[in-house]
Amino acid sequence: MTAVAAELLHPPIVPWIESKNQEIWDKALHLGRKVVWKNKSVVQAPDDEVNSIYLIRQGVIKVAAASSEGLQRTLWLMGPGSILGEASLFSNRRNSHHISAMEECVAYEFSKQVVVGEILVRYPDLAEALLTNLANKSYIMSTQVEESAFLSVPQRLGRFLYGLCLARNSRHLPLSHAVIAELLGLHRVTVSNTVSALKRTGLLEDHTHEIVVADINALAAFLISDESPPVPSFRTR
DNA sequence: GCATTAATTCTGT
DNA sequence: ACAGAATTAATGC
Repeated sequence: MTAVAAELLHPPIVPWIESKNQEIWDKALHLGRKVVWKNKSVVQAPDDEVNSIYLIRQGVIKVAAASSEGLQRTLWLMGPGSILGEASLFSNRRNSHHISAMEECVAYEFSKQVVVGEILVRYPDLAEALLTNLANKSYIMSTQVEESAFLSVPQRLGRFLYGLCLARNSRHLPLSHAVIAELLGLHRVTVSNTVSALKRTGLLEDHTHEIVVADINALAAFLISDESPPVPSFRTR
């Protein structure tokens, strides 16, 4: 049966960082300061100084590389339980990304002083959470390079959707094609076409404005089948 | 608070 | 690039 497929396929790494057990931070929240970001507001701009990290508790933010011409390539999305700014803080660099809120967000800001003097010293589990977060970012970037180099578009999209389903424990993914395209470095139309193709094969259900995976195990089976794309009627450049 | 209308965003070709 | 659908924001009552 298809249940076997899920066992053969390692959970894909997806450019979306989220942590299920953000309660571990509860004991340290008093060391931080609560901040709220409005939908679409800019959290950090390139060249901003970073003197603190942020624990995201609600909402989703987008971290993107931006060219001087205004082009954007999303690097990853961050949801509740993820940590922003630790990379630049520990590398003593200015922020280099364009970071913005995709919805109303609540976060807690911890100063560098608090991180180094309190969190790292007193809370080993939080220190580990920081490392996990950093490691995730590292794997996300290498995985994206690998997949864009070696996999077909349907495979890349499929892995993304599959990984997201596993990470979020849901077959329903409220993402627009445009957001997915920016995340995977694809053209928006390519995503639309591929989504349609996957719908035709029955792997995705036919809803608009949200992507619904019909059968997660069937998707896993498709991903390991390593066959040519289900609908080779279009090509990506 | 509720119903319309105007704007903006999303999809599918 | 465009058209139609779907969302969301704005306005008037």
